[in-house]
Amino acid sequence: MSHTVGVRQAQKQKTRQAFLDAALELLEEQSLSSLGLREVARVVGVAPTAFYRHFHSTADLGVALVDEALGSLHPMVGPTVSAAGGSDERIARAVQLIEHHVRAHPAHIRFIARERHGGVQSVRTAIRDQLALFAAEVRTELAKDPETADWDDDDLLMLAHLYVDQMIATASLFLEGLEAQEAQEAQEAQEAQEEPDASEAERERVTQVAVRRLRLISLGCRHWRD
Amino acid sequence: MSHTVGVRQAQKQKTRQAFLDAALELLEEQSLSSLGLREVARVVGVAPTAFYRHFHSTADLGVALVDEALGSLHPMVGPTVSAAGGSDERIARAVQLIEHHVRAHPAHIRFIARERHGGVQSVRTAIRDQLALFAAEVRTELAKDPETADWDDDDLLMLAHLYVDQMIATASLFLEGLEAQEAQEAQEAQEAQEEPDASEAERERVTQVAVRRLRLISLGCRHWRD
DNA sequence: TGTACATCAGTGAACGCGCGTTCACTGATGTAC
DNA sequence: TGTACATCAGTGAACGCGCGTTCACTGATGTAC
Repeated sequence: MSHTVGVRQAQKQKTRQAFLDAALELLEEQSLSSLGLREVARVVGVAPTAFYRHFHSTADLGVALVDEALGSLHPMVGPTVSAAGGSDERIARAVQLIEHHVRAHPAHIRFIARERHGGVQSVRTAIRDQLALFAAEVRTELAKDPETADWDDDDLLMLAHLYVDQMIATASLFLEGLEAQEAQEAQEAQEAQEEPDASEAERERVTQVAVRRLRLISLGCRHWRD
Repeated sequence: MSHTVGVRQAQKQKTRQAFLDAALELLEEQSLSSLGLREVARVVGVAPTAFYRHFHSTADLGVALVDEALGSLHPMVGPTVSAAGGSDERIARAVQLIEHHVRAHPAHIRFIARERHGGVQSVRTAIRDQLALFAAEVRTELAKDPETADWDDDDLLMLAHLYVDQMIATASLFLEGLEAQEAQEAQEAQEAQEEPDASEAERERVTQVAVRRLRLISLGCRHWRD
């Protein structure tokens, strides 16, 4: 048999993943356009030249990160848009799913939000194309929804893009809350636990804002054809 | 008299402005976190060390750019939100004002969109604070509007932030169109004028999308209190 | 108005440092027979 | 199974370069009398 081919390839994949992870870590406090291959290799713990065995450049690595970050989001589209139940429950569920995803993959969300308008052309293009794919999927879901089933294709796509934008904006708000929470916890040493639920309150505030934004949009949909 | 004090100060202001302009130019194809003070000084045409007479660091320069870019936008808030006429005319007028501003200050718009979620903490904070000020102004305008006059303060602020986000998203779309147009014009040498109105059609498409988004939100507002 | 001194925006040399990229290499893994 | 050769992920030295920052400086502008 020939499936023993794997040992070398598996190790290579592992190193490649280590580069992606290290880059994502470093990108928490800088942009892709200032990320150096030497610093990434340093975090991974390999020689700088090993980088070239996996990527042409940091821009190339950035495109790979786009696939990783947005690929994991595709399974979420269906459940989020077409969740069962009345509108308010659907909205609450969608916001909850977004919050959960941000907690699970904060660095991915930060990367997409940052590089969507960032300084590296090829990465901006990759993100734009992936988000257009998302919007197309959302449109397909909306076409099944009784509320919007009879809309123009143009109008459906407009609404789908609006939802995608809202998803990113909401995720970004949750991320800010998460960062504020971490910053607060970093000061736990000198201070007694001053306000243990401050970040919980912030989390709730973001949830409420996101829910009301979606409710407003949903209301607009209901009267679009009036 | 003592208003002759100006010659030295005026020259200093001029150089400072040259630094801001040069930075904005360089930031068209990179992020602030990779901007070097030496390259900015090179574009200005002064010694690298002159930089320190005006800014502590490139992050400091970035905060100054935030003030310049968003300061020029404040006068637009009133006319945009409270334009006279029915809802559809108001929306058309607002989108037109945004497009005009993007054409007049493309680099400012790009800078704000890019650094809003960019890699430099102090600049992100400066932008967030300025946008919160905008939202507060928009809320004040909305409170005067018969459509939304009886809303909760929380709901008004939520709507105001939604409008500010839409303003930036729309400006960003117009900017992409502008860049595509420039990229096309850069190829004019070898090609005959293939499609002279392609970018005009794109401009129209962006306008239509922005108008419909705002119309949907406006519809939602009208039925918010149902 | 003229002179003598103070201020300070911009200079230019010098520094140590980390960068991206090249190249010939090593040695474990894979393949052919 | 054993041997001889090929592949190729990761190495480490070397390179030239631009970076941020320091420092003592210059000379036009500002001020005091």
